[in-house]
Amino acid sequence: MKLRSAVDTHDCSTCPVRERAVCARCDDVELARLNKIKFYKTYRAGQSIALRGDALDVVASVVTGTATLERVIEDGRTQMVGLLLPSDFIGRPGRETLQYDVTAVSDVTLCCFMRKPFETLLLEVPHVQERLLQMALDELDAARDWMLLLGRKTAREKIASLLMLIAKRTINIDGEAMGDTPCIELPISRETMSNFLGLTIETVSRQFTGLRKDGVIELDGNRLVRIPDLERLLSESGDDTDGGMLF
Amino acid sequence: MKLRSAVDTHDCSTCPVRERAVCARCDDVELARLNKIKFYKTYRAGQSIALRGDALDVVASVVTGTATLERVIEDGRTQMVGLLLPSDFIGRPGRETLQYDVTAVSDVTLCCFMRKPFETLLLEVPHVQERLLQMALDELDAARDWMLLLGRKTAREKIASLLMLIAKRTINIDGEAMGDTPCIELPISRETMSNFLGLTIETVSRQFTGLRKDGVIELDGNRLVRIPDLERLLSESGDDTDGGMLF
DNA sequence: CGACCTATTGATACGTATCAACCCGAGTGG
DNA sequence: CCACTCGGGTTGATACGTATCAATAGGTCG
Repeated sequence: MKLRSAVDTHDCSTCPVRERAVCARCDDVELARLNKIKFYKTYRAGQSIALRGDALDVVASVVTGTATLERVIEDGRTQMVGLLLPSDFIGRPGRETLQYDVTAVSDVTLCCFMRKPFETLLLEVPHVQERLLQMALDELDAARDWMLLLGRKTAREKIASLLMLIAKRTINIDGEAMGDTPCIELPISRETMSNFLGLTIETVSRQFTGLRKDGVIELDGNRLVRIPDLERLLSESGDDTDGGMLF
Repeated sequence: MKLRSAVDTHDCSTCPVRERAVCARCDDVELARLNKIKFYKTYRAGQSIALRGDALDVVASVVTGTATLERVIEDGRTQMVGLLLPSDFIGRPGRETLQYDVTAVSDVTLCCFMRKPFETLLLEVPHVQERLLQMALDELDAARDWMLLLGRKTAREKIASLLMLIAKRTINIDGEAMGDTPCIELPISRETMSNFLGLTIETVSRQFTGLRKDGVIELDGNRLVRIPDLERLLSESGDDTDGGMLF
């Protein structure tokens, strides 16, 4: 696997998340300051990026790939508390140790900043702080929506919600790909899903077959899902049909 | 009931949350700017402060009292997604409508700011933005810890976790009240607890009796709980015995 | 080919929800 | 003063949903 081809120039002008990461609103001068304290780092799929309790020496933006944030109890119970996609931020200024386990689920490239200099920079470059605040508030909304899912939704609704979540992003990316039946590729395994949704892997599997038998979705292998009727799926998700996006 | 006695002077120097709210790091000049766009508002226990979908014309700090943030599905299922205590912030800059229902559970006093001027001020007064970022990140951590509780903990662990959460705050406030058995007063009803924990009111009740029969807690009326052995309660909560505070 | 990993399916156990009855203290009004 | 109601809380019987344990299927890789 070639990991570095996309981003190994370390050049912000070709960065795929330039418009959405913490640096989104920076001008050239501010970018230059960030450049002085940054470096890239890559991780293989499945590799641990950091563990709960680790010293938080760096903070980082996800440039490519997908990572997860999870809490684990001693007896093995695991709850995913965040899904980190390109442009998402890892770590928090003002904290010494990490609160969660961070794991790469696909190959991941991070744009890392030394924490201490980054904190100083935050105070002097308001554009970064401004963006970080927006991102934190967005994540807070997402976390709260997820609390509703975890606390009050049935297994079937949870699966439908997850599919809608992925569908919204994927289909938006495809732009005007309407007309043909929307098809999404699941970026995560059944086990990851179960940890995300607060279910067991068996229940996830059963709900997939249930939705398939009821004609809500069509399965093509383990990772490809076709959705003949998005409205139908939405109504299965238990969410209000109006606003209320999940992420 | 007298609502206004504590804070009706509108004077920041006597404000009970001056040290912890969004204005915590402001100097006198910055405070004066905030003062121009602020006003107080009070709500009665049980009263709705705002509903999901309402236009977000103001943002606010809780000065006194307790409020809840919750999401409700059409069929009535309710999940509390935040508990708002004095100094906590309501609303978010950059968003037009409210995402959650906000309800006063006790009498509540808010220090309100017009949203638009507040957003402008945010860009020009970095101390406010800095503080708001810290608060948002703290709430994000709290929300994520709560996700673990909702997704993976048993009913008994949920109740124990909630009691520990309240105990940590109350007992800290009492300072060095060690020696006598710690006693906490529940600020919320069984129903509110059930919405907080993703349970039904009956299950909450049963777990209370279960913990009582096992000697983990002692009940004195509906709201007073004595905790003879904090370590014991902690071990029932399913949390790591080390760091990992819930709020 | 066998080894292994992920996913599916089945049988059963267990925990929590649901529905219903009852309790209790606080108001309220006769 | 007592009867009544009302809201919050507890307790009980039962239903239902998801977890658990176990077996099987399909794919990939050595």
